[in-house]
Formats: sequence, structure tokens, C-alpha cells
Amino acid sequence: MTDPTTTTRKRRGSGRATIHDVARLADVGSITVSRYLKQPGRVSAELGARIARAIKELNYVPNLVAGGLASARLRSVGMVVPNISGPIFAPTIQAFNDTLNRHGFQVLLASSYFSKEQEENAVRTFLGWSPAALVVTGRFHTRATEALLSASGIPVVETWDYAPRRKHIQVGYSNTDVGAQAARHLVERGYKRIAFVQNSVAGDLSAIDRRDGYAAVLREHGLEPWTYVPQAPAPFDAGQEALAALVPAGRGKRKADAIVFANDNLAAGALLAAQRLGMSVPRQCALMGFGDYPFSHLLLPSLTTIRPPAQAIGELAARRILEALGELEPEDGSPRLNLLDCELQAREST
Amino acid sequence: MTDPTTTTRKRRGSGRATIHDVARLADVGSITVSRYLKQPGRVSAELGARIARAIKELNYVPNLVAGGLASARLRSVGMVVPNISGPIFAPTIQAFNDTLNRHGFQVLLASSYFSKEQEENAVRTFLGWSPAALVVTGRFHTRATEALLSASGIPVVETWDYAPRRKHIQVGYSNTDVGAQAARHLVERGYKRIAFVQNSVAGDLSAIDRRDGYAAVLREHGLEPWTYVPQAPAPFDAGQEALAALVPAGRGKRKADAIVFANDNLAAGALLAAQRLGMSVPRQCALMGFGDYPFSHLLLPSLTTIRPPAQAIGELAARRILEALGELEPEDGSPRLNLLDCELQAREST
DNA sequence: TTGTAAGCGTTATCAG
DNA sequence: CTGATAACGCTTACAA
Repeated sequence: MTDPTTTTRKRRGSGRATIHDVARLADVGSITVSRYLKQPGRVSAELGARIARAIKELNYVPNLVAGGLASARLRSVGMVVPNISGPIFAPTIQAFNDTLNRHGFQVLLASSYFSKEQEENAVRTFLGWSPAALVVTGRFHTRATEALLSASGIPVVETWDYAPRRKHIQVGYSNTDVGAQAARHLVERGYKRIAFVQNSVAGDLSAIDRRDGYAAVLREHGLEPWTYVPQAPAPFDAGQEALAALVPAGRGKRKADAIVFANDNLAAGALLAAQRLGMSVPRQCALMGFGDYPFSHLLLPSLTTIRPPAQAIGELAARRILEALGELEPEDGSPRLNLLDCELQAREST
Repeated sequence: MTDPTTTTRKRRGSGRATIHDVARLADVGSITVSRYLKQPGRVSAELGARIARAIKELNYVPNLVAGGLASARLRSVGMVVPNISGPIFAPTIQAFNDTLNRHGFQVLLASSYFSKEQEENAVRTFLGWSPAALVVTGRFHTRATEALLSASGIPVVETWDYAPRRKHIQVGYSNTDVGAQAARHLVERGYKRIAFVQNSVAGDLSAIDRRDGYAAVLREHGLEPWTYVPQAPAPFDAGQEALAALVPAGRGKRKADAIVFANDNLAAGALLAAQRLGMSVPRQCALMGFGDYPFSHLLLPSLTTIRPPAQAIGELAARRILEALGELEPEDGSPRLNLLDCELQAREST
């Protein structure tokens, strides 16, 4: 009743029904079946109905791999992110994946762990898949990656950053602005000795941009920037270490009255350390982070932080790609530059 | 210097160098290049060297799509998870993806949002990709999904659950045991009126297994199971609602002295509500969750919970697949059934 | 150890 | 609107 291969069993192949099986059963040419699948409008209603019946009867699933080979373009999009499971990129991946899935594209994922070399590797691998487009994180890549991206001839999107002068599509926000936003928030609240705590993860260059934005605002206000780089590798420990260094117990030393951390993990480490030390936040020292991780509003005191548009980045990147591929009508002109906003979440810790 | 197509430019194709270009430059048959790439041992050192040079010269990247078509098996593995970005599945995806990437496989991801129909859809789509293996979450699927999986003829892994009688490879833990573990923990600490709060997300059937395990242990100890199903859709609100219902303010009513929540989000909602109400946890009521989300040890009091082996599931699923495909030597016999442990994290809230 | 021939299942091209 | 034919770039089967 449901024998996929109407003819003799072949030596190779998947054993599944092919477009030819459908064509034979519907008594049309295979190419007509292909057309029916891609552009139903270009096939007469009668043949269309016969084909539809045959497809159902054979339980036919088009082989996307063969289609990808023939058209030199697989319906897939490669995406390189620093990591999949962190609180930062996961919503971006989710939104990106869901949006593209909805249009029949598969997302291929690879993580770079903030290493440009691993990113290069991933891009090289992706090219073997003849993807329809590529997405990378940030604007910092190896020269080889740049070359591969440029030579690929397919749409490329850079996410989670914003570099107007680059040639690829940009979907992100300005980390410099974020740093400035944080600094302004603290200055407005009257804090004077405002420190910035760097990420101990080497390779997270976006945190350096945030620091630069912070430093610029402080200088504007006649305050002296003050950066601390923790040694501890684990973010919670690093946050604790930074607090101890910037708000020492003894008298007479220079003390920070507010600290901006490169991310919420560092800030949470400091917040917990403060609790343990009986230090009052924000009275003795205000703390703020970046990222608005899921736990940040649950802390006591709740953590002031800046929320990046993680989900919007994924969704918009997918949309711009679909537009570039002609799969979607450009809604707002489909600009190459897409600058999104980060929202300051003012809470108890400042 | 780097003209990919030594001969005439072709009308179709990606424009990239092919295996034939490499073969021509190295003056060998294309099949020898193919062999060199797959089984370097079967090619003489001299030809190998010539081929290696040609590959470098042409910057050749094998077209995996063509290879996948020819061999009727793409080096890809489809994975369906309820969601990508939650605290639960993200570590599994990360570990699974990284392990398979390391062996040259691409992971194709799709999210079901706990819907069996969406899962079926994803599986159907994946089959069009001729994947080498498939991974699904849990043991509950539509009949059509079951049929597709069985007919696929490729290794199938069910994760995040453990159903010994099913025919697919199992990599997970027993949710019933987890529920029992939670109940035992509370019984041992002397709690008597122990309630269980269900998930408000319909479709998360694993939570029901946990409740069953909890109920069995309570009965063993002569205690009466007591399940509450919140109405609020958002987990935090649902947790708060459950607390209000199970530990009412008035006198004379029946009150829970301990509550097991279906997950940490619910428990966190209750914990925060307790703080706001000035209720002392665990003195007035002990609370525990499931999942050990990243924030759980940061709460005040820190949340007792059970940590599922999320990362181990991803890694082991990948390993079993690679073994089934002959890409990896079976280390411990590569059993079909893989039961992992969940670790109870006893903390302040109980 | 190496090579030849024949697909894999689809789509681009061009002709009716 | 429909179809025959020839790719797409690689691997399997078989032969030397």
C-alpha cells in the first residue's frame, strides 16, 4: 500500500520516495512537480491536484540536500555565536531560529567561545554547506574570516554590535553608548567615585567598548575614570574580588561609591559579597551590571542593569536576511544599518 | 593566482573550487582526492602530498551538500527541544552541539514549545535533510512522529526522560525518581504537610511524573499527597499564587509546611512572595524547586532544588550517536539505556 | 593503491 | 503551461 519505490529497488539512495516517483504516479514530468512545489501558480489546477494526490499517497518529503546541490544554495543559514547556553545569546538564537524556521530555513549553529580562530573555523565549515546567508557576532574577526565572508557572495550579518563603516549588514547596539548610559545614570544620582570593572574573559571586546563609553562620560563631568581588571576567572569570584579591591575595609584609602560591572554575573558576585560583609548597597556603594540576566531582578537589593535587545537582534537579523534573499517584502526599506536601543533598568542597587 | 576554475567558467554551480579542480592540479583522479580526505591511510604518501598542496593552493572546501547527496547521508543530526533559550535545555544543546561539531557533524535545531504537533513538524522537516541521526526530547510523541522515527532507519535518541521499554536510545533520568527524591528529603527533615505545585505550562508532562513520584513517597509514609495547579500563566505569578493558596494568612485553615514546586521559576516566585509577606522560609514553610537554575543559589534564602544532568545528557547523547554511526569506539558497550542521576542541592530554603 | 563509470535527487536551461 | 536534458559535486561499485 505504501511502497515508496514503485519500480525495482535501487542499489543506492535513501529508499524514500523521490520527485520522480511522484511524477510517475501523477503522470507528469518531474520538473512539473518541482514547479508545483516552488511556484504553485505556474502549474495548472488539474495537474496540481494530481500531483498533490501523489505526494500524499507516497508520503513524499522533498530531499532538500539534492535541491541544495542543484541550485547551489541550501536553504540554510550559518550562525556563529560565542556560546549557546549563556543568558545573553540564547534569546537571540531562539528568535533567529524560530523566524527562519517559519520560512523553511534551517539554522546551523556554531559556538566560538569568544575565540576569533574558532569563529574562522566555523565560518569555513559553514561554507561547505553552501548556506544562503551567514551571521556572525560582533565586528572583530580574523583577516581570513573577513576574506571568507567577502568572497562568499551571500548576505552576511554582524550582530550584537554596530559598526556603521563596515560593509555587512549590522544589527545591534552601540556598546560605547551603553557604557555612557551607565555612567550618566550614576553621575545623575550624585555618585562621584565611579569605577568600572572589566570582564576577565579575554576576547569579550564589547566590554572594552562599554568601558570607553563610561570613561568618556566621566571625563565630561570632570571625574576620573577608574578601571579594575579582576584576576579570578569565574565571574562570581571576580565580582567579589573587585568589590574587595575597590571598597577596601580600612580607612584612609580611596573608595569607590559606585561600580559599573561589565556584566550582571560580576555584579551579582559583588552584591552577594556585600551582603556577606554586611555592606549596605547602594548606601555604601552602588552597583550596576549589564545584561539584565534572569536573576538580576530577583536579587536583594534588585540589580540596576542595562537590558540589551537580545531577542530583537535575532528577529531582525533573520528578517533582514529573508529580505536580502527575496523571501520577504522589505518592510521599512531593509536598511543595512540597524541600531537598536538598550533599556536601562533602574532598580534598588543604585 | 587563485582562480578556482582553471577551465572555462561554468553556467551553474557555486563558483568555488571542486574536487575535480584539486584532482586536475594534483594530477590524480578525483576519487583519490575523495579518499585522501576520508581515509588518508589508503592513499600513498606521494599522491597525498601533491593533493594536500593542491587543496591549499585552491583553498578548497569540500562541498558537504554534494557529499551528502551522493552518500544519501548528510553529516548532520536533527535535534528537537522544547525551547532553546530556557535555563533547562540550553546546556544540553551546547554540549550536544560542541561534541558533534568536534566530529564534523552539524546540528540542526528546532523548538517544539512543548507541542507534539510542532515536534512532528520538525521531525518531518529534518527528514528532508537526510540527517545521520535524530534526537527528540521526552517519550511522548504523536503517532505520526513515532512512525516517522521508526521508518527513518537512522539512530534515534530520546533525551531528558527514561523509558526502558521503548526501542530508541534513552539518555535521561527518571522524573518519578526525582519527585520521590524531593519528597524523601522533606519527609526526612520532619515536614508533614507537604504540597506539590504543578506547572501551569500545559504539555510539560515530565512535571506530572515528578508529582507521581512525590505522591508515592508520601503515601509510603502515611502522608496525604496534596497537589495544587496554579491558574496564572507566568511562572513567577503562579508561584506566588500557589503560596497564597497553600499557606493562607487566616487561622484554622489547613496549611502546608513544605512545598515542592515543579520547577525553580515557580519556587522563586513563591520565595519572593514570602519575603514580601514577611513569611520566614523555611521556618513557616519550606520551599524547594527543580532545575537548579542559575539564580537559585543566589536567592535569600538560597533555594533547595534538584539539579538535572543537563550537560551530561547532551554530551552522552552525542557520544551514543557517534558510536552508533561508527565514528567513535564504544567506550562502555554503548548501552541503549542510559540512566543518569539528578543531584539534590540541599540549601537554606528547606 | 588507483581509476572509471554511474549514479544520488533535485533544479537550470532551453525548447516546445 | 509543460517537458527533455544536462548539470550540481561528490561517492559507491567495480575494475585494473
